[in-house]
Amino acid sequence: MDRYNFKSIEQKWQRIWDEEKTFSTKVDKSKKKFYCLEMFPYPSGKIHMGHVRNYTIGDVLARYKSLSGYNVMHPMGWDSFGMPAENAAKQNNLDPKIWTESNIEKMKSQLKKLGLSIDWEREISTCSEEYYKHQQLFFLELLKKKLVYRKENYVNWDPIDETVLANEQVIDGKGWRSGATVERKKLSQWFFNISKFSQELLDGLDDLNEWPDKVKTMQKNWIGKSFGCEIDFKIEGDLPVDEIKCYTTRPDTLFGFSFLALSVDHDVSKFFKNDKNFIKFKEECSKTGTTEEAIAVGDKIGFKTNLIAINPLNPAQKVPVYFANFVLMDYGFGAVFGCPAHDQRDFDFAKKYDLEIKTVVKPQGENDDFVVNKEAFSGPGIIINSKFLNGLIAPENSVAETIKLLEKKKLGKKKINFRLKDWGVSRQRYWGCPIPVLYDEQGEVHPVPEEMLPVKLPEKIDLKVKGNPLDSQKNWKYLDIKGKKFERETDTLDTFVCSSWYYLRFCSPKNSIYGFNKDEINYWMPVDQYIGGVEHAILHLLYSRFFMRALSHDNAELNIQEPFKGLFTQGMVCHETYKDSDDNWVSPDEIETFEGKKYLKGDRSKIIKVGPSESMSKSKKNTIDPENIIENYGADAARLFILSDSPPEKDVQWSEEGIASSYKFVQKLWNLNTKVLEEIKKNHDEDSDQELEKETNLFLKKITDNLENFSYNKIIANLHEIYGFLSKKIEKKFKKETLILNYKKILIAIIPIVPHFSNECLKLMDVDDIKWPEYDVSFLKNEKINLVVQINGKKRGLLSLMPNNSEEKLFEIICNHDGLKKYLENKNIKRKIYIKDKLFNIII
RNA sequence: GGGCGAAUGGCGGAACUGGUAGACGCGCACGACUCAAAAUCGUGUUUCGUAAGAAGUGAGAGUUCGAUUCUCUCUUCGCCCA
Repeated sequence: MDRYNFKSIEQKWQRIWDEEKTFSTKVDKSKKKFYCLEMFPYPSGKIHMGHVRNYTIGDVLARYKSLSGYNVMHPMGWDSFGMPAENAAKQNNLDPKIWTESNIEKMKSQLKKLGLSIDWEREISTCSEEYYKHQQLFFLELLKKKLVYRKENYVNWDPIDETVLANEQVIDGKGWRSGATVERKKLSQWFFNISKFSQELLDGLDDLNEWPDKVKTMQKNWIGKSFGCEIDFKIEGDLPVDEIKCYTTRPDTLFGFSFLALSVDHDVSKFFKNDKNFIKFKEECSKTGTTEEAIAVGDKIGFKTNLIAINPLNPAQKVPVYFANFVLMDYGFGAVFGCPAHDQRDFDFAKKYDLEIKTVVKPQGENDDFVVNKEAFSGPGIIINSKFLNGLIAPENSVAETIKLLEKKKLGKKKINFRLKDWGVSRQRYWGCPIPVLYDEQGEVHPVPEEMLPVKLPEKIDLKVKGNPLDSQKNWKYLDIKGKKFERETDTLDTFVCSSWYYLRFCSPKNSIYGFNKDEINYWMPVDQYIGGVEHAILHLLYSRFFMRALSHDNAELNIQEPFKGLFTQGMVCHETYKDSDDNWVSPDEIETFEGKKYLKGDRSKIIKVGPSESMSKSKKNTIDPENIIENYGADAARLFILSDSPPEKDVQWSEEGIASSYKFVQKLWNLNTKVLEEIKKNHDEDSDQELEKETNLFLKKITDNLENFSYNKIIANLHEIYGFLSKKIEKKFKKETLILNYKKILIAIIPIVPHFSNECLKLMDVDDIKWPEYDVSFLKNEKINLVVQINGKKRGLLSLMPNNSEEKLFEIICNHDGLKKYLENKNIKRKIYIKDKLFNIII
C-alpha cells in the first residue's frame, strides 16, 4: 500500500487553488452572501500557533458555508503599521517599510501552506498609501462632522528617551527601554468623540445576539453607564471659590462626608500655580502613571487647601478640601466627596491624614452601633446615622431617594455618567498613518486640501532621533501653500484606527477613489462571522463599532451601525513549560523523552522539570513553530490536531503526541481510501447496505449540527467514528453504487477539516460536482429502541424493543424479565413513571 | 475589592430541552506480526471488589420518581476590570 505523500499532494492542491483563483469572489446578488473574517495579523515575520488556530477555525467555516451554496468572501490582510516595525528598524538600521513588506511576504507564504481558502486578490496592507489615503479622507470627514477634535491631555512621558510611551510600555511606573520613572506630561492631541455614542454603543449590544455574552458584558462594563447625581458643595475660605461641583453615584452616603478631594488639574488649582509646595505636590503626582490601575495601586497622597466645604444636607458640617492624586480630571468633574467609611480609597486617604471616618451604612442584620474600622464597607445594607435617610435600603432605594431630596432642595440633580472616555488617536511615532492637518502661523487647524492627499510618510528618515521622528523632518514638516506658511501635524494615528474599518476595505480593495464602494459594502456587510482572540473584546471591537457609526453619522447614503453580526472568540494555544536544573526555560525542541522522563537532547544526565501548560510565549520558550509542523506533518494533520482537542472557544494544549497521532490518522484515512477504491472495483451485489447508509447519514447529521454550533472538536470525533465504522466494515461487500454514493458524501463533508486530502480522494474518484451532502432522516430511524429500566431511579436494565409500547404491556415484560424480576418480586409498587420509548422507572 | 466564567477517569474532553455519565482522542496494559525493536493491527481501560455488587461528575445542602444539567452556601482555578 503506498503511503500518503502529504507534501506533494498539499503542494499540488495549493497550486491549483492559486492558479485557478478558486476562492476569488465577487458580488453576486443571485446568491446568499457570507462574509467570513478573521482578525488580520500584525506582520511580525512568522505566523504562530495562535494564527494557525484562528485561521483554521475561520477556514472550516468559510469552506463549509461555501460548500453549502453561499457566496463566501474570506479575505486576508495585514495590520502593518505599529511600533514593532519602528523598533526593529531602529535596532537594525532598516527601513520599517522594507522590514514590514518582507515580513508580509514570509507570512503570506506560511499562511498559504496551511491551505486556507482565502481570496488573496483582496489582500490589503494598512501601511500602504493605497490604504491609508482613504483613512486620511475619513479623518477629514469626521473632522467636518465634528467627531474629531483637539484637546490637551496627559501622556506617559519618558524623560530619558524623550518620547511618549504607550500604557503597555510602562512597567511598574518605569519606561520599558530606559528604565526612567515615567512622568505625566500634557500634550495637545487628537480625539475621536466616541463618548458621543456611549448610549448607542450600549444599546447596540442588545441586538448582537450572535456575540458571546462575555464580550458584551465586558463592553458594557467598559462603557460604564452609571446613575448618580451632581452636587454643588458650598465653599468657604480666602479664595474666590463659591461652589465646587461633584459627581457621585453614592449621594446617600453624604452624611459620612469628611473631605472633598480635587484633581490637581481642577480649575481651583489655578490659585495655587505659584505655590511652591503645590508645585512640588503636583510633580509628585505626575510620577504616578496615567492608568486607572497605577493610580489605584499607588500611595494616596493629598495637598490640603484652606478651603472648607459644607455638607449640603447638614450645613453645620464643614470639612477640609484637598487636592488628591487619586482623583482623575476626566471622570465626573475632577472632584469627589470623600466618604471614608464606604470607599476604600477614601478610607486609605482618611487614615493617612487623620480625617473623620463616620459609618452611615450597616450590613443587614447588624445593630445601629455598627462601626467601620479596619476597611471600608461598600456592600449593600441599611442607612444609619443620617437623620432623615435612616432606615433606607442601600443602595437600592437610598440613592434614588437622596437624589429626589437633593433635587427638591435644589442642591443637586440626577445625572447619568459614562466611564467611556473619548479615544485619543495621536501617537508621537513615525510608523503610522499621518494625520492630514496643517497649522498656520497662528496655530489654527486646517485640513489638508483633498487634492493634496495622501499625506505620505517621508522615506529614508533617521529614526534614532529623540522624540517624534517626523518632527525632525524639517523638509516634510514645513510647507508653503499659495505663499502661506504651514506646518504639518507630526503625530500619526493610533493603529487601532487602521483596524477600525479594514473590514470595509475588503469589500472594495481596489477602489482607488474612496475607501469603499457603496454597492459592494451594501452587499457584503455586515461581517457574518468575525473570529479572533478575546484580548480584543473591548478596544478593537468597540472602536470598530464606533467607526462604523461615525461613518454612517449624518450620511444619508450609508446606514450600517454594527460591523460584525457574529463574533467568535477562540481560546489560546498552550504548551507544557520546561526548565533545566538551573531554572532556565528550555524549549520543547531541545528535549527528548526516554522511559517517560524528559532530558536535554543528547544528554541523559540532564533531567528537565516539566511545568504547567501555559499559553505559548517566547519568554517561556514554550512555542512551537507552525512552519516546522507543516513541514514534518503536513497542513491537514496540523489542522486536524488544532481543532481536535478542545472546543475552539477554550484554550487548547499543543502536544507532540497529539500532532503525531493526527498525522497517523491522515495516513489511516489514506489507507482506508485505498481499500475503498479496491472494493469499488470488485462490484459486489449483495444487499448489506442499510448499515452503511444509516451510519453515513448519522455522520452527516452530526457533523452538520456540530459545524453549525462551532463544536469543531466534535466534528473531529465524528470523523474518527465514521472512520472506525468504515475500516471495520469495508470488507463487508457493500454494493458498488451505495459505497460510492456514501463514501463520496463523507469525503465532501470532511473538506473543511482536511481539504487537501479530501480533494485528492475526490479527484481519484472523478468527482467534480461538489456540494454539501444533505442527510436523509429516513435512514436515521431505528427499528428498535433502547429502553432504560430504572428501579427507584437507579438503572437496572436496558431493553431493546419495538417502539410504541403501552405502559401495561411494558410493565408485564419487565416483571417477567430474567434480570429484572428479582427486583420486583414480593414488592409493593408505589409508582410507575413511563417516558415513551425512553425510560421506565418503578418506585417500590 | 467588583464582574464574568469554569470544575467530569492518569490526561484533553463528550453527554440535545432534567432521563443509559465518561463519546472521541491521548496515555497505559495485554495480545498478534517480528530473531528483536519500531511501525502497524486487535482487545481492554472511572474507582473499589476474584465476583455478585457498590460508589462515582470540586465540597455540602435543596427541588425531583430521577440532577453533570435547576436553586442556595462554600472551596479552588481562570479571565476581565480595579
